[in-house]
Amino acid sequence: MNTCTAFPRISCTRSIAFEIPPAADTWAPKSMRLRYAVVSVRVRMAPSPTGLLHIGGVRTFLFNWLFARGRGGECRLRIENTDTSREVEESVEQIERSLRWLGIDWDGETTFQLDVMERAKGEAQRLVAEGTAYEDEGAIRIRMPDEGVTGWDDAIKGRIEFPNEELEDLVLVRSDGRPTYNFASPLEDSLEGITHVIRGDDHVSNTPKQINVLRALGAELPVYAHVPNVFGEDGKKLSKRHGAVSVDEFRKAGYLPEALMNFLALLGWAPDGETTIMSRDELIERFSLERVGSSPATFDYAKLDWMNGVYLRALPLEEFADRLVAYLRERGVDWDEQRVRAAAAIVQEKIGKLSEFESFAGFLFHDVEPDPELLDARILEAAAGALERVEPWAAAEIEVALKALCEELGEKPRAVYLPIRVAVTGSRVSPGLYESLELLGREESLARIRRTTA
RNA sequence: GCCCCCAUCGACUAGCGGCCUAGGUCACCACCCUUUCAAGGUGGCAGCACGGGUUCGAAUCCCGUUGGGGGCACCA
Repeated sequence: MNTCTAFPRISCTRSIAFEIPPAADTWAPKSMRLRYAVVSVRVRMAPSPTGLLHIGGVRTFLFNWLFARGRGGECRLRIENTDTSREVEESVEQIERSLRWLGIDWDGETTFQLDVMERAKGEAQRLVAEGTAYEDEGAIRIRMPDEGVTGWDDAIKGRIEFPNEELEDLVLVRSDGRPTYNFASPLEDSLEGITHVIRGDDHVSNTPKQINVLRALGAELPVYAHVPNVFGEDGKKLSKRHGAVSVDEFRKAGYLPEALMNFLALLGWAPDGETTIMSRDELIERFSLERVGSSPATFDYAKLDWMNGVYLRALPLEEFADRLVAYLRERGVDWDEQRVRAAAAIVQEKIGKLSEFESFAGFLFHDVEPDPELLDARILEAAAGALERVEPWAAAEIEVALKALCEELGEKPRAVYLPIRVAVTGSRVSPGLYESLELLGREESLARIRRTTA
């Protein structure tokens, strides 16, 4: 246990990691440039354990993580809980699972705001003894300055100042003895030696309060960086109405974690005006707070879909198949694995999300119900005849046979292929016809075609 | 109501006083390729919220207006 230099009066479990070479972090508001000499970096992700992890919050965590990882710093996970119910426990597991799935990790054990409860009470008592805080109907309040301004140089938004007359004497400890968020949170930041508090925009108005708490405590101030909100398409807060909002939902919807991470990173941040597809390592390497924009961003599901498709197509076939198998298993689909792997090859170019596999290749795993309107008995009978003679039963040979059939019938390929496709796959949209037929097998293919003409 | 923040194509953004008749990506439209749908290729549509300044020169700096968001708890 050594004494934290950043917090002389309170000893903390570990000092800031000085072994890491000093790095200079520049912050540049529109009008001026300041330079922070940062010895090392320690950030924290601080979700509330309220159900599923919201994508807006995840984006904030991602910025924390990218920032820390990009400069050899530490990234901690702290749960801002005020109770320890069963729900909280489950919620924490959920949060950790979501973060891991996305590829965001953290250093050390997950901590809890509640851990600091006793410490907070003691500190509050000390402030009362010092006269900077006082008791009020059983609660402890801190005296806020009522003249001048409290301000800071936000690493994203630039200089922000609040008139002190707006600040009320904040409750530090409730009459039931529990510390409030605006006391526990900065206290814990301080105890942990957090150097950069990177959090949502909605905390801007808490910052002057917390700065004053920290000052009263005699603690050093962290650098604050407030990242703008993420909205839904209607400019309102992102909610279920807009589609998937929790990490879990994106996972279920068949998005790849690396695609989601790439997309999220680009919401409010851009390395330049050109680059869009970036690997995890590249994101880490290029991320900087100074390039985080200060205006809110809208979550564009269409762009995410596009990006996910880019990642899906870029996967080596075998890995694509692995992901598909894992995804289907998770979803409780018990289709034959070997067949899924075989089908993977013919759908990779076609789907934008793993979830689309089921509708795209489902015909290989279960019977279909073709729309009679789209069938054509004359063509299907002829097709059955032609396919019967194909030898061997492989895509290339099937192609030759079907092209010959078009000649024979004097029809355009699209006129001939549509009914066959519908009869066999049950849909007008499917993987390539020749490959689909090959995979389905001669017997089943012919059976499906004949059934429609019977 | 008070305080704080924000403002470039429909969306994400580049732009830090001249390189901008504003660039990239998604979406959209057209064409090409093609067995469908995609993917891919080519081209196109589309934007500096408004009004005042400052300056030889403003998307870029300043002020105001309007619009949007956040906050004003013994919630986090």
